[in-house]
Amino acid sequence: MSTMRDVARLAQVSTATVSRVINSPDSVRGKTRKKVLRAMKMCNYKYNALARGFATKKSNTIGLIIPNINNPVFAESTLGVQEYADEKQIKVILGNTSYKVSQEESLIKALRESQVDGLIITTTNPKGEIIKTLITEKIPFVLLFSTVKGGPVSVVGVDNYRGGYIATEHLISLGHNRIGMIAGSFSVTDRSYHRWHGYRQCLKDHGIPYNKNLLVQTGYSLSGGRDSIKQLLNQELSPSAVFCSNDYIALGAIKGAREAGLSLPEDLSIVGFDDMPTASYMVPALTTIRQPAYDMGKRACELLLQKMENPGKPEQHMMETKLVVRESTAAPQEVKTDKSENYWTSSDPRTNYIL
Amino acid sequence: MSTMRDVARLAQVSTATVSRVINSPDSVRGKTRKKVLRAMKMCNYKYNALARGFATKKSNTIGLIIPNINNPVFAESTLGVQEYADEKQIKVILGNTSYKVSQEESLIKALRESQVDGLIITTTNPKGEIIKTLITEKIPFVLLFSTVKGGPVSVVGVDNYRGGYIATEHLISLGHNRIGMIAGSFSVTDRSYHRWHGYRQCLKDHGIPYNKNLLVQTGYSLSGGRDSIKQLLNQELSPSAVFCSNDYIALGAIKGAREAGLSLPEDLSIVGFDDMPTASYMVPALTTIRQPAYDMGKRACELLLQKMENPGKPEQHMMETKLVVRESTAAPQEVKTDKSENYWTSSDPRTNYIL
DNA sequence: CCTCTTTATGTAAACGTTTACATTTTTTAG
DNA sequence: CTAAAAAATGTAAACGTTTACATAAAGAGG
Repeated sequence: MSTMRDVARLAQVSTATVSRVINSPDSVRGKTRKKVLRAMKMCNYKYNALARGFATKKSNTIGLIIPNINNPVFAESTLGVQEYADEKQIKVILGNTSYKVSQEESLIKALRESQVDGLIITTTNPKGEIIKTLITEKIPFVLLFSTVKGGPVSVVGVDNYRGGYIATEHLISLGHNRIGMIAGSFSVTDRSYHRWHGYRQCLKDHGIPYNKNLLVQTGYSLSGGRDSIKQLLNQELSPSAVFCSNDYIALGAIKGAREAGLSLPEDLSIVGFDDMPTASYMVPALTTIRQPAYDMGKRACELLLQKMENPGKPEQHMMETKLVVRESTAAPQEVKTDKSENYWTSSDPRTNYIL
Repeated sequence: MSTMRDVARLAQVSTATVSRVINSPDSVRGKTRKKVLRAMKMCNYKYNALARGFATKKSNTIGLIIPNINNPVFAESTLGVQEYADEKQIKVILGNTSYKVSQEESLIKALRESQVDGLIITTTNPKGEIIKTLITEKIPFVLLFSTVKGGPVSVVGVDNYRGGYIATEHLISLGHNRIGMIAGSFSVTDRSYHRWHGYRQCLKDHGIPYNKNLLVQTGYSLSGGRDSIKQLLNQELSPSAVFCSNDYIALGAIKGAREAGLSLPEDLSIVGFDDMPTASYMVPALTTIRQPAYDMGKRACELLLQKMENPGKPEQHMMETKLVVRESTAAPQEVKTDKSENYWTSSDPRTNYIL
């Protein structure tokens, strides 16, 4: 491999000039520029960005940390940051934590050693030491899908509380009053915790008593949703509607419900959260709370790059969340408006399925 | 930020010794090692992997190029390479081509400039110049999901021809004889081209005449599948079964078919290709040709690292493909063969659902 | 206690750029 | 045509490691 020195020698100029034709071509006379360009061709010169990074202390690389690339919503946000980064000639190193804090930690360490210029983190550990360290050491970073609203960190997120609230409200407006929730484990991430808060508050605001048996926490996986719905359905008073704290879980839940013999949305309404790309392709098409994952990724990247140039104040970008009604929700079969009637004594033949 | 020199000064040793306690601790006496370690703590030393990469000409980074991270099968394979790389302390830079050759080209260029130690490419351009260049310039790389079977390149793939064949054979064995195919555009990738070949040969081997109107090529997207199925269904003699060249397209096709008023699998059988993680969660659960995407990613990474150490001969790893029968395929309603019996007169209670 | 071997440490160049500063060349204008 | 200003180019140090080689220290055997 030839270096700048080789090119310089061949073109009979200094390495500085070669560097200049690469980085600021206008600052060198047309004649010499051509000479250099020709020499570069001749010795098949390949630019070494790593050496540049070393010299300038900028790697033009950022790290992107997500819990699980298999969750379509993270794939979508990843695409957002990627495409923006690409536009700006920034490379992105991807890391998967599998929702493990230790993994998140070691990834951040490795990425910092690699001298990434910044970090975009969909964290599993929002209050953790890790983040604090990043702050005190002044590493540019932004938290994606973050729940933190104030504070000294840059963030792009969504109001999860509100999302949970409007999801629940939708269900209530349809006439449901036994509304369950399948949440990703609160100990793993606090996104679903906030969504649960919204859910709970909405119930309260509508005079529906909260029943803790109607909440189940599970892993952020397809099978998590599938197992959990069965657990919910096995209760004596099973829910007529369930809010799942993400679409991926909802997909599992729908599968589980069908396996239990229910047909949706007649026997059970499901609302998800995310609006992943396939949500409208599901059967039934999923009613969900949309968060603009692609744009969020893009925004996060934009914010980060800007922050890298010019640290400035931390910025919080809270994106709009909105209810997308599709086919997975409907009015419950028997609306129990007045308290006199007992839901479970209903003679609906479908109750057979609930076992 | 403190450097090795700072540490060395503080510990009153040479930088070489500091380097040694990091890279081969056993080669330095316990006493000095401790001294150095203490000094590292004291000045909060952070290792600079970029400088190391510069000095050693190894970045400990590989590039992973895929067409579209949103396709779950690529996400899954990405996870495979990631986790293996992680184990070996290798960072992976991810690039999306959106199935554009030009993008693939520029990504490869950028990654090479960044001095990645190797490349894993799910290419959109299998015979292209790009690959040839990589060979002549001796860049370690492996092609993932590649169709090339022989030749001078390392590869992990699957026999796409055979996959297409067994998918079609399944449909034929069910009694179908008007079998369509929705293929990803042949000009974009040749994976679906090979699958189509298998499909076509299978038809031929079973005495079913090939009808070119039953093939539609489309984009590798959900909407591609959805639009294409409608096109197929609008024909005078529409197919009773369709082979989709991947699950992502199949998901779109199922949606389209439902929108056209069909119920699956009674009115139309669909078989996909990939077995993406959500395939068994779809409704109907997708019958498909499984390729072990995670393992393929892992294998590709393993192969690459090994190749990086020791170039050696190119290796071809062809993984097993297998038919996974689920719910999206069934016998056609009226069997077109001359056999006297008509399927749809069967008293199978399931037909109740077909409305 | 001395020599020989082994083990631990130090020295200094190298990796391929960038860049502040110095120097040369070109341009401008009188 | 010349001096001053402006533009182009050159010089050389710096970035933070690694590593071949040289040197010094420690251990072994007599």
